[in-house]
Amino acid sequence: MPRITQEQKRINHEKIVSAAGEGFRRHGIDGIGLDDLMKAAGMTPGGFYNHFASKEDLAIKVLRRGFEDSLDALAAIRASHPRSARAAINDMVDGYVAAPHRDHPETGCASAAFVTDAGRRGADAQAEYEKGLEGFFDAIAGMLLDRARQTATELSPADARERAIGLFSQMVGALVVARAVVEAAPDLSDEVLKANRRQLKRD
Amino acid sequence: MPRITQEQKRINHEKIVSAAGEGFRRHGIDGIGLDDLMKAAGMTPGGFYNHFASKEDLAIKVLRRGFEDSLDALAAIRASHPRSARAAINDMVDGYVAAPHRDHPETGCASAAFVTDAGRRGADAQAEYEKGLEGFFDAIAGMLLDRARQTATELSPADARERAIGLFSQMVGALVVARAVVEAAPDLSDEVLKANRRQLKRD
DNA sequence: TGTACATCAGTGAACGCGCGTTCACTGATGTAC
DNA sequence: TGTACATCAGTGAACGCGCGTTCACTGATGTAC
Repeated sequence: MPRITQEQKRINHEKIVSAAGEGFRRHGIDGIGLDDLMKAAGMTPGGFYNHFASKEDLAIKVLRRGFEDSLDALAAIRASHPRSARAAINDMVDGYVAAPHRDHPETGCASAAFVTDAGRRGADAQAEYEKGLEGFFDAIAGMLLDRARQTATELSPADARERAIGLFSQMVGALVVARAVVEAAPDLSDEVLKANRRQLKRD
Repeated sequence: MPRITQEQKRINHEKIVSAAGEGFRRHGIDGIGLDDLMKAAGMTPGGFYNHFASKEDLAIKVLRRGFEDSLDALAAIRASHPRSARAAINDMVDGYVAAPHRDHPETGCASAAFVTDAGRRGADAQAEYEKGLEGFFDAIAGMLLDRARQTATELSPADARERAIGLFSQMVGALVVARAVVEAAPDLSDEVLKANRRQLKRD
């Protein structure tokens, strides 16, 4: 059967990144093996090293891809409310701090899924996480500045950034805490989401 | 050398729980093996099963112990400010959302250290996490109610609980996000802590 | 209080297993002429 | 355009390793008398 078209190789590469994106998010980077990942990508384990130098290399690429996707999604939310940054922010919060997002980590925010992994995983992974985090902070601060402008409220860029950091931290915290108890205590998990949504939209 | 005193067995049991508390927090439950844990506790691996039915059993006991310790610490903070719940809350935030806590996960909050592990680990671990979480929510809601009373502010128990949930979620989020980048971007990590501290004490 | 013996906590080697990684092999692709 | 061959992506078995767990063994403890 081999060898394969260059185009097919690119597609296979994507399949691995995609399967790893889901597997890593759901089970943790150490929680799923390359055999299972390659099987999910429709291939046998041996081919892995034609695409990546190591599992760690793949993990970092998954992190990068995850943040890119999230920032694209955030830009789309912003673009869908060109006149009202307030509506965009509310959409973001309602989509992020929500049961469907909680229940589908495999397609959800990389920042939340890998927040503990990144801390334990050393400087390369953290550097990738940092880039993504700065992207989030910039995008959210931009939305807060837009909202202030649209509502004729005073807000310095420094204050907007500080608020963006707090807002994003709370969104991540709400999501991961809700996930931590969802199987054993779904009602409490829902309550965590609801309480945080209300507070996040109040400010 | 064996056999050992009953008292010595109790002490050894404590040593394992304690070593696992640190090891699991630092490396994740799947990130450190029983051999290393038993070595850290000053014993050889074989003795482990005289104390625990499995690694999972130990993990759940570590979770329970961790939450007990945290709630004791919280009670101590409360008790140290008998006249001012505001001061107690500020102490809590300043101690939790802080560089020393960020830099020493091995002795820090179980809720933050295990938040992602619990979500991936099934109902038993989540049930233990839930109990601890309710303890936090109750304690913090109590502090908010005390503060409201002391400052003659209206606050219903339901609103206090909602605020407690949001406050705790943000504290956890701030800490885990700060940890996620501390090696690669210590300045950004500090900024995350500071921004969240300020917002948490504003409300 | 003293003796005889059953108990059982800790030892350290061994078990099977799944992991990340390597490798000889295959055969269609891509290229040189 | 057609032919000859080097390339290399995927296969699947194998590697060494560390994991969670088991077990025969040891010998001091705890107990029965």
